[in-house]
Amino acid sequence: MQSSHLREHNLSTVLRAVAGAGAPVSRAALAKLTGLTKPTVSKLVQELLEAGLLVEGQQAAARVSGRPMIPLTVARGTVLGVGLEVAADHLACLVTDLGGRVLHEESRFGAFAGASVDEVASVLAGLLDAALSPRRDVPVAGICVSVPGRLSTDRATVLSAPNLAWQDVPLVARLQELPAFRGAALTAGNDSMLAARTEVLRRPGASFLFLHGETGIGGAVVLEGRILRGEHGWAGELGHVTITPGGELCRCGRRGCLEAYASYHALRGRTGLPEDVRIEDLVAATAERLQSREAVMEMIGRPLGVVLANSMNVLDLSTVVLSGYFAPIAAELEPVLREVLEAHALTAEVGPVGIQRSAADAHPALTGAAATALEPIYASPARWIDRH
Amino acid sequence: MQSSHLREHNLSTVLRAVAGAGAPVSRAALAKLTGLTKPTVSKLVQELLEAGLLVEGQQAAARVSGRPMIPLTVARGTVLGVGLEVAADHLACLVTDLGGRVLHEESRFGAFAGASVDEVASVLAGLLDAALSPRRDVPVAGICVSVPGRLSTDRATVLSAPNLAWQDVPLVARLQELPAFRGAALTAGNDSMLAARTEVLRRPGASFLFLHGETGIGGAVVLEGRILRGEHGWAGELGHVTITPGGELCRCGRRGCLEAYASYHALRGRTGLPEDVRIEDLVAATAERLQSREAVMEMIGRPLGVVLANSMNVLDLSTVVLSGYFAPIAAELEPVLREVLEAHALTAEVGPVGIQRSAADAHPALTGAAATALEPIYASPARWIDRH
DNA sequence: TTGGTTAGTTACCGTTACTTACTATAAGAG
DNA sequence: CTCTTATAGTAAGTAACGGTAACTAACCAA
Repeated sequence: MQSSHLREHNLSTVLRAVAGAGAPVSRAALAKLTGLTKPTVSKLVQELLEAGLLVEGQQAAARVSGRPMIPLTVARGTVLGVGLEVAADHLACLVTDLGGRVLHEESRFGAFAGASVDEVASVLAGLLDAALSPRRDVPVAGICVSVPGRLSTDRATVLSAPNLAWQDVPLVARLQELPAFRGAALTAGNDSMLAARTEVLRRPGASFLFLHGETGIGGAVVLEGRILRGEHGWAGELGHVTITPGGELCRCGRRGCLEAYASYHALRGRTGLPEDVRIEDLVAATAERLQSREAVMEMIGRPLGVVLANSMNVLDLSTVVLSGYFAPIAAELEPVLREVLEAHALTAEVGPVGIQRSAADAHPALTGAAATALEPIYASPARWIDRH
Repeated sequence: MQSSHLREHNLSTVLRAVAGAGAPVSRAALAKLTGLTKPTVSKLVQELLEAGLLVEGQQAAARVSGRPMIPLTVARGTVLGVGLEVAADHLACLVTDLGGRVLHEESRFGAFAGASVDEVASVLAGLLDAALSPRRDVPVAGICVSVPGRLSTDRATVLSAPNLAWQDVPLVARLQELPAFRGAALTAGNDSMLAARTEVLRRPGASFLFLHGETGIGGAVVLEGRILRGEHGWAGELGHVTITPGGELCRCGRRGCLEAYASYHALRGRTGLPEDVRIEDLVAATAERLQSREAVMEMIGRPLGVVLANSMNVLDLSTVVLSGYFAPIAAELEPVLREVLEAHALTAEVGPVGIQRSAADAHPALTGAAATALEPIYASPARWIDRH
């Protein structure tokens, strides 16, 4: 490792510390947070200020004795991160600045299940143009597209996205052909993993199992604030964990997957309700069929609990976060989940299992996508500075 | 990060590169391996030579034209790593040098299931004394004790070790009271995780799921050569993944654990054979009962395969390594495992699932323990040098 | 002997962060 | 109003680190 890497590392540390602090911080506070010395922090901050990644605020009155601090914040509107989202019922675009503040958000609703890549790509290009045209002079760090399906290892091709009826679709290549995307750093990402990233923004450094309901069932494994990718980038695919070998046929072609039992998709299939029924109504309808809400929670919660407990045992985690359509029914689901987890999770031996609801966010995957687009700046600020 | 950390990091990189090379290497080769420049490598090597962590060999004849290299190897016999092993039927001690070469190995066989900590501790102290007394002048990097059970997060207390009938045993504290252990850097470790570490020595940087049979069933999760610890250090506990909710009672008190179906312990319980029967004989006896060897493999392989497939899906791994008593029957088990894995593992979509047998090692946990004891030197050579 | 090739060293340089000491600006005590 | 104390931030000099360029060392082949 070279000395220049040291600088890169420390710039990154300082930038992340400012972003993660929540409130404006002083150079002195950063020194304490990062373990670096005051003069070093001053120099690093200077560099980040000149690059426009940080800004100094007005010197506020000191609450305690001593010289008042010069508050530092992540820059507003000097760099943009763009998140795009592809879902069966909508496409969306979100533009944020480095601090995650929303500058622009637009959704286009419609039936995109079965739509061709080109249709989707052209709508996304339109959304992107509308978002960026009033901001032509502001550099874009990157663009990340959330996709409800499994991606190739290079994150360029959608291998399968059952909700969209997509298979082996070269999404990134198609987008890059369009003028709107020309020259941009473009990646795609799995919606569950991107939603997990949004959750990480709310719980920096935490470890948890993330369960995300979005028609099917997805998830993510978060270890100390880092989302596990795995060999192909498919880690956390909880929906295709086997519940019953040789059991019900799943959309993926396998048998006995969790998704075939405990997903919105599976419930809807049994009730025959329309495709866009709200999860609350779906649960209510199922409850009517089973003659009690508890029975619904049992039906969903038992298999879900076993999968969660088993995954938690393998990973040695003690917290699970429920997101997507599991969030609204999290409170009702909790008793069943807790019973199963207490019975099967090793972590129950040393303390209560954490069953938490995802921090509210209308479009977690979209937010996560924008954050992912900005990640290169946080990871290596010096490289970004050199190129601008 | 401070500049001294840079030196520490690079020293560590060079030391690991020499150790991992397998054969003696030149400074020039190290420069290529590590990405550092020749002068830098020379300086770092100089430091490691002076500390006695590396040694220069005889300048061998060059096989190609040019100046012959000065071969560098990890030092023999200047630093020691001690591994201890506690098992139901034996206690053992292994002393290696920094390169992992065995300098001393001794086992004491006996029935230690149900033995008190003090009994075990005093035998271990005897083994340790016998191992180290002829080497009083050589510094010991550390001592690591392998335990067949679950440890507390600080790795000092054995929370439960069913084979030993231990529960909440403060092993490390007890050992440290004995003069033999005075002043040594002492830790304990789970046997499966330590066995996995031995496997990592053979497959540097690999990712795999490690399944370890040792009376019960243990395991480990290895991600790019690093063993996942998890929140409490219990990651990879495959034996207590639930196969059948409400199923057979497991030794751990839960119901339906994999261990209750597919372990040596479970098989032995059904056949009524003595406690120390060889796995081969146990399988043969069970085969007689079921009237075919295939039936035995089905019985063990089905639940095992489902757990492996599910774990691999959550972690997105594509290789599983069979160790312990699963190693001798790996070839026979493979067809069943492969069938289940092909049916349920996502990774099967992009390539064959790797089912491998652990690289042969009589006492993998013991070897791993000694390697773990040496780890601090590899991780921060400068700190070691400063203190010696 | 000479040129080619690879290994390793030397001397010097630029970068990085640290140390020490300083200035700046406030609150509170007397 | 002044002095003390506390906190924020800066300036100048230093030490440590790795890189660069050019060198020497040791071998082979012709």
